[in-house]
Amino acid sequence: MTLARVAGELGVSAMTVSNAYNRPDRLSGALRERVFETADRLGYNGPDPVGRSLRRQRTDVVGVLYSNPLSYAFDDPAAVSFLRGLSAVTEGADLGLLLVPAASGSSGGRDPRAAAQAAVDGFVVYSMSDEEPLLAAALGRDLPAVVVDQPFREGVPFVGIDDEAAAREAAGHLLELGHERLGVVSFALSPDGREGVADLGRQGGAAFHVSRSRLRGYRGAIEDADLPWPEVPVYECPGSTAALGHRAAGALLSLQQRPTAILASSDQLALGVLAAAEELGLSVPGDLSVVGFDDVPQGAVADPPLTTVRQDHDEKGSLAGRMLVSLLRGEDGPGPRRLPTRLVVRASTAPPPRLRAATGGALP
Amino acid sequence: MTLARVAGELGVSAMTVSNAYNRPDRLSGALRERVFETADRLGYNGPDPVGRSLRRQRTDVVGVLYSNPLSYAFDDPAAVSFLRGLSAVTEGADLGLLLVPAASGSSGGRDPRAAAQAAVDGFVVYSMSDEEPLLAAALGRDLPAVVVDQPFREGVPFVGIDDEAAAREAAGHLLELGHERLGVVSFALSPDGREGVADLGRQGGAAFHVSRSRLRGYRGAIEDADLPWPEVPVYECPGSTAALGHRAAGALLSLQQRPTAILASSDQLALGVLAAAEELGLSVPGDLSVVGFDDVPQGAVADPPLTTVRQDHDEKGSLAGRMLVSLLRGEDGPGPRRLPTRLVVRASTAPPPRLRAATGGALP
DNA sequence: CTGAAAGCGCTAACAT
DNA sequence: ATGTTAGCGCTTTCAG
Repeated sequence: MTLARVAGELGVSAMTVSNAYNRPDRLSGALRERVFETADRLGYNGPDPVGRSLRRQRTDVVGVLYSNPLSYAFDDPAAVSFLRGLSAVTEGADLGLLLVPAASGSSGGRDPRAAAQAAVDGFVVYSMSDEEPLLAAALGRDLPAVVVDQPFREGVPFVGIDDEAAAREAAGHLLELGHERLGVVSFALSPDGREGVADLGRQGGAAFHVSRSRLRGYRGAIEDADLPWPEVPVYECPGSTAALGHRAAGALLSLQQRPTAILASSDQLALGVLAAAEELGLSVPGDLSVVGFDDVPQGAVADPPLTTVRQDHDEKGSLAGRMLVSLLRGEDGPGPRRLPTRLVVRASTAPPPRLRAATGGALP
Repeated sequence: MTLARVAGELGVSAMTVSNAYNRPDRLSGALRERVFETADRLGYNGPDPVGRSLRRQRTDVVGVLYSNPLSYAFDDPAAVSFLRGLSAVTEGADLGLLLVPAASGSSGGRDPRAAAQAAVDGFVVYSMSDEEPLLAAALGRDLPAVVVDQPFREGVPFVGIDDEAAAREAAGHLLELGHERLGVVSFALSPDGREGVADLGRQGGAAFHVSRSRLRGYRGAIEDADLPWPEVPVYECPGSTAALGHRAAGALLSLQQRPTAILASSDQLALGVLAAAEELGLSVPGDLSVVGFDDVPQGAVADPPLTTVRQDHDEKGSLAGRMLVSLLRGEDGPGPRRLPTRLVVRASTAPPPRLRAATGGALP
């Protein structure tokens, strides 16, 4: 059933039917009623969205691009929180939110054709690596786009945090407590899915801006304390889940020189570290200190509650949404911005065992 | 930049360019290369998705309809889990997932026009009330649709659980422990946003199938135990959050006849009940037993761990996805189905105070 | 292997 | 207040 057939049935022009739906003011109320009545009778549901989009050159849909399979996003509390903030804004603006399917290819990256095939007015690019072909494909479409947690790209608005400074603060906290043997559990450095200890070369060549910056922050703080960065083991996880953090901690804690503290790139990973420590009979923070990143709710109620770097994912999503909406409307909106972070010290960090003994009980 | 202009530039027909993208086999490799090269040079990104959808009468997108503002879905662990299962299947089938924006109207329901305006090949209707105009609008479009957690509608495939039997089991557990004064914290009975104790009339007229069935299950078990259902206070919350559960418990626990056990329609609500009990200085399960519904991860690590009804939300989403995909492809797929549930007894339930005293210490 | 014709359903711009 | 014309960008069908 089409607009034209409803018009035919009624003996009016197609425009009149179209106007009944889109411009009530250009139509007598009576005729409008008759149009709807006829439409109802014929089972016409209003203008076809695709025809309308083609004609208006507008879909009223925002596309979300994610670096991993979509279902992973729903496993990550940080991503969920981001989507909540984003969806609140897009729904408020009456825009649909399209989760773009980009089945991962063999290279580990996601299928760049996905960007070309999405019927959207703009993109929110979330947590993607710098060289991902999908990112290039999306930006190449010359639609409004907002990039989240990425480095600045000429002309592309972005939202993020100062990852390097935040990481530096996290590491600084451990250093101040007196730790000298640190370990890092990082999420992916590149989309190739590799897991294991990453050498200096791989660290420097990291394609994920976020991972690279955090590593740089950890490194900066450690070198400022005159400790040798090359001796800090960096275990790379191809994702951000407790299971991967668990495995990483297993590897790090069985090293000859076992770290007394672990810096994790996310709370999910840190939660896995906590679980691994418990299994190994190590007490946290007695034998091992752990710092997370993100401040997701689960971290606050973990055992022990996690020291972490707080960032507001909800606000990140909301801000990205507001930026994109104003871009779509051609209005001025919020500009590129780095959101604040804050170190939240809870119970998963303490001085290293040696010092604690010295302070706690070993007086002359 | 359009397909036709690329064709013009190359001196071939539009069809040839179209085929380069869609039917590589109908084209010499050399020509195909030249087409892509020219496209690249002109900044053409491949066939426009909207034009293509209009012509093919297919969008390769599945729409998700939700009873509440979309952002609420991301607050509800059960919904998130459902979306994870669903998105894994749709992405596997190379379909986009469109979160349809249906800004809520004044009646509390959601805007039915949203369904008409979504450019999709089919719908997944999640957790919607029976009489929601949006539901009717969606089904009226005569697209393939799968309804989740809803009652059977002639010809519309559905996925759900046996809410009544599951609720009956939950209530039965409390009754077996010896509880005689129960209270219920239910989520919405109708989309009108009302909060407070619901009388029998409102209970019977509940527009949300899930709420109605669970109430019926609770009631059945209670009446089977020869206890008077009308004396069981049912507090209705217009959503499923810990904050609402907290408020509900506040009301229920300040009643003259304070319940010794509370049945909550979701773990989120139950978690709020736990918090309220703690604030009131009531020990759970010492002074108060609490049973949730859903078995979300937070329930298992709550203090005390929550007794609840387990259901597999992930599988629910996955099954709904598989049903819709096979419908879209015109293949046979899984049929309508009720997924299994199971009562998981943890530490939030115990015999009521009176009996515990009698059993515990007061022997002759 | 390549192309011509036709039309998917709609609405902007311009009449009347 | 209503109608006419044109064309958004693409691909199906059929012919070479």
